[in-house]
Amino acid sequence: MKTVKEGEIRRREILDVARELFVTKGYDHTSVNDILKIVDIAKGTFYYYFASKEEVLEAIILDIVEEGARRAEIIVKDQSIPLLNRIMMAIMAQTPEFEGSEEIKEELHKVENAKLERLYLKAMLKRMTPVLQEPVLECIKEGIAHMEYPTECIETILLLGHMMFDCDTFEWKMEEYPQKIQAFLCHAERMLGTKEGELSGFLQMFGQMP
Amino acid sequence: MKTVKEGEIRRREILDVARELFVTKGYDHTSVNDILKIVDIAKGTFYYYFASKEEVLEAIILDIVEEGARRAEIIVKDQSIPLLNRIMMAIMAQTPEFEGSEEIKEELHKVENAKLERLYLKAMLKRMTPVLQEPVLECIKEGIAHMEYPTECIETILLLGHMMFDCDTFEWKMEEYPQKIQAFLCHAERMLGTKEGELSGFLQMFGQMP
DNA sequence: TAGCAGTATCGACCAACGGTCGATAGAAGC
DNA sequence: GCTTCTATCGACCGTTGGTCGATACTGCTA
Repeated sequence: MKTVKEGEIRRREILDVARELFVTKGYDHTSVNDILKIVDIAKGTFYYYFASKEEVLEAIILDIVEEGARRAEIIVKDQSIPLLNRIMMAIMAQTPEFEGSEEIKEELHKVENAKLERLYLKAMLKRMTPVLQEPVLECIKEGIAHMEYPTECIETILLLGHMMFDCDTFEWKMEEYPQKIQAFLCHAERMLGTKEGELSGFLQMFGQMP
Repeated sequence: MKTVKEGEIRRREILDVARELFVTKGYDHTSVNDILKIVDIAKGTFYYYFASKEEVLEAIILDIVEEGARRAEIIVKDQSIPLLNRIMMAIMAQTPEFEGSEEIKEELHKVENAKLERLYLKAMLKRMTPVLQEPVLECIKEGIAHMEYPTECIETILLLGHMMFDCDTFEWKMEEYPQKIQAFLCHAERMLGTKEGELSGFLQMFGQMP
């Protein structure tokens, strides 16, 4: 039997199902057939919309990055929040965990997903660095922060935030997190060249961690 | 025809060939058959020594990490080098590029190798953090460095060094490198809490970069 | 030297995978 | 009712990672 749908809708269906599967089972361990079964289409249909399994992965990553960047852009524009806070909040808003289910949170960063991770990180850094450029420069102008390499500082803090809290790089235990977060904030302060302790209030923002 | 070799020798043969292939072609794009052809053994032999292709990958990563750690341990013990320099040299000695052919250097960090990368990073951090613990604590005692979170500082600088210079995370152009290295050194100084410019002499150590 | 035991080797075989392609059903326009 | 175009189908393909029973080689014992 054949059910016909408008192109963009089918595409989204495939993307949504694939995203769920890639994230929960891992990219490698999700077969095209797995996706096919759930979306309930034939192989030909899948390859009518995407040239390869990898192309689907790339499209999904662009989606995720774009969602994060949009959250960040809203935060950065919000004049009601102190400037430095906006920057840190925008960085933290990248953590895809902030929305979405708890299972995703747990499964997202296994070794199986290394490829997804890697592509995500590259795309996120590219997209986000310009977003944070302006507020950081303003921080410097206002004397809240002092640094010689603003672009690199943003890149570094974004990278650190991701590696430390999104990907379980260090395999920390639950009880180590408070200390690790404080260390992260301390390092961020030093790199940004803010007053000492300026960022310490962000500790609570992390809430309960993975 | 059947050529019999002692177990450990066969194992090493497989490991060496696999390492070369994984690094140049990528883990995903290297088939077990590729390895078989070069080592000139049958499939059964391969699976006699390793339970899976992935187990080979893990063994290779342990090798690479161990090599780096040994280089670091030698450097750290070398009293003829100033303390702070030893620390930075040990970190830089992790870059597998420092030895091995140029082709490897170019191919090592493509997206295809995300899995290798990811496993490497985790293992390297675990192995290297204790190695640097002692000299960093000594730095603090001697007043060369000032920090509240020495362990986390080591972890962070190791991570940054790897992500920035080993994996092409940011996709920098050739001409951007000097600036990026200076920024890295500046951030390391600030995190370690050394005198400003203390590490700037390391710029030249990076030599020509990928 | 004959026999034996243990180990290293072999390659045919398997299910599952990502991907291809020609056939065709359904909707839209004339 | 005919044509056109697009979305859909599923049989098929080569390759992959992995299994397994058969067997050749080695070193030991009698």
